[in-house]
Amino acid sequence: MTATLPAIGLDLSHLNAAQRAAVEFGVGSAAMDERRALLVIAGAGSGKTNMLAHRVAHLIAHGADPGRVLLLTFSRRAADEMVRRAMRLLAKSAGRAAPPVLPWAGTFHGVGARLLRDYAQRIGLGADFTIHDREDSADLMNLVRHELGFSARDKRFPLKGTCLGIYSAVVNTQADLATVLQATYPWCAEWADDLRQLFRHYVEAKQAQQVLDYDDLLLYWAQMVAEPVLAAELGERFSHILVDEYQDTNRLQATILLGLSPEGRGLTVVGDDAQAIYSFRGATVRNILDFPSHFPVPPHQVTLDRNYRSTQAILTAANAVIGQARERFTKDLWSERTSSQRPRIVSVRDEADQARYVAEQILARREDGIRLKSQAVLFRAGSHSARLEIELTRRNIPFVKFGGLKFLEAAHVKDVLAVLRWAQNPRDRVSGFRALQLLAGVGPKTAGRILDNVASAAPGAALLAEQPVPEGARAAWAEFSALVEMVGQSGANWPAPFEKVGQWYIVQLERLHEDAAIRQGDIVQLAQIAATYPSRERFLTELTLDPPEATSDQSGIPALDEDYLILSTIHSAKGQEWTAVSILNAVDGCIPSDLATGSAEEIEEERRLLYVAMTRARDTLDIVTPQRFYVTQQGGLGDRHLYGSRTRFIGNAMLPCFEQLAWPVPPEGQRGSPESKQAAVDLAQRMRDMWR
DNA sequence: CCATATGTATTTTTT
DNA sequence: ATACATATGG
Repeated sequence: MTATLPAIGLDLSHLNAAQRAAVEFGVGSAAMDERRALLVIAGAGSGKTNMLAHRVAHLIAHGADPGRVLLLTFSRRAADEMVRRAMRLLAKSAGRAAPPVLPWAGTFHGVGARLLRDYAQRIGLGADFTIHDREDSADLMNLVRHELGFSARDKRFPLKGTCLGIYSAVVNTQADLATVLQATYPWCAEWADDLRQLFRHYVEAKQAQQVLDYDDLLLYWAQMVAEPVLAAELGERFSHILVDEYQDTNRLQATILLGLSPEGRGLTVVGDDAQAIYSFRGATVRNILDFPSHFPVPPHQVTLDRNYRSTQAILTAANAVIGQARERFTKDLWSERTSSQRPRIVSVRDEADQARYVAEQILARREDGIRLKSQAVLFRAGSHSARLEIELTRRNIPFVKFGGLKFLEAAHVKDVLAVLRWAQNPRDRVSGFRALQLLAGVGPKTAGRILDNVASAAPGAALLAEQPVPEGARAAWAEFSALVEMVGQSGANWPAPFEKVGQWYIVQLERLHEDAAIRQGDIVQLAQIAATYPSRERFLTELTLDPPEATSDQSGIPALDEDYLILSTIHSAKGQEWTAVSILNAVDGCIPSDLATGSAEEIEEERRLLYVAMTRARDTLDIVTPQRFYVTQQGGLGDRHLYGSRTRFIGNAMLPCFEQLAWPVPPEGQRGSPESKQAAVDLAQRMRDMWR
């Protein structure tokens, strides 16, 4: 018996049965369904985003309060896209002229930051806390590491980044330090006691300075839902919780969800275990696999395995790759989109040829009417595209690069942000330490002394101007302290304070860096970004949680109406699709990365990474395998070439799924042998032997 | 105490 | 190529 939908209902007729089941589950149905969770296993390209957007819109159309819908996605961009689609659906359906927005849509970290600001007073946090990005956190860890004297051990103590990595892994996986050390950092196991001490002091330092790191945003949130009173309050706040990309959440995030909705009421999670690629960040595919076992009443489960994105030829190849996975729970994808064109494996001589081949193909496809924006080049690590970027620039092909982002990591950008952060939160030692040393004549010692004085002074006491600085720095200090006071006080007239800091910094730039002119361009760009935020606090918070995700050859991202090619790490390509996709360096050592071949689990994740890359393609997929590639400065004297072979994830048995070719096509005289591919392999072998 | 030079180890993916 | 630690000169 089918219930008639009310007049406000959405048009769901173009969804398939499984999508529709997921959209409608628990809405106006049996009472039990309203109480249990929904788990959607959604294969790549199965219309997952569309389904989620429909579900959000459907819930609202049936009376859910948009202010009580919590939508958790993997990136800010994904959240915006989802909200945009849901709102458009609502607007199209009858009855609502101006659909409301969804205030609680964003990443776990972003939502956590907002909740913590709301509850700051009640959980012993200052409302003005600053948020440290990974590098700031590592710097603070380093400060503590030095204070404790660990840097001067006779045997080398782990570096700051490693220490933070261990700390973060413990927090996010909710495992013992010993377990984490054994599993992920075996070479640091001997330092277990020192590390524990270091982490204790690190936590104390953060609290004294009113600073939170990324992990704290989740950790404090998780602690809040562990308190019955707060948990009830928070749980009440949201009637529906929808989580995207659940396969890439970690245990801490699962804990938060269970705390918010212990029985699974109103909870929807969507994911695909075949696309789990973030275990290095503490994510565990067990979250999605074990999801059903967490609830008294098992969740309803829906599987979406019809792919609307790719041709069957591409899916067949991708299924073959993921079919070799050791452990796997979703079914093969299928599509009705047929094509005679198989994905290609292209053998090229080296990275230079790889760049030339890809550039040539891109231009050829554009001649066929495929816009640059519908084409993407994907790679394992940010640096793998360097050669291609040069080639693209040479040929005047505009591009935007996602992932491996550099903008916020540039020293000069960090300098400016440090000044702003320190002005907002004078107790923030990492920012202050950096900002103070920008002054000529101020080094670590002077900076440290000033920070000590500030920390021990009563809050609000304006005493910066009187701080002791060396004689030579007097005049500069007067100017700088006035600037900081001004920025610290003026909350209202943003972005004027930024302008002041920028002007001040550009003067320092001349002294600090040779290439001041280039760096100045970035500061101007940062000013433009700053102007788009309503306040200093929002600017600083949101910039660390949601940094600009793309860089391009020109400074600034091309205007939206321009056509440009997409370059992206595979990780950053998650959830996206293009008509034509090229995958670079599909050779052992790059995919899988040499650095990730330690354990079987790591290898499996690299396999899924290739699967994710392949399933981004709609019509055309080129997998490029350079026979040799260049490694800079490895192991001593100069650079050298390494000889790669096709990635282990595409075994000989799978080759029928692909069309193989070599590029450039050998001259006429040397062609014609049916064994030409074989010849290329033999040649590579000979080259290898040269170095034996 | 600050700035600069030298030597050594490291090199993925990201909220 | 870059970051980090240590050594030396001003």
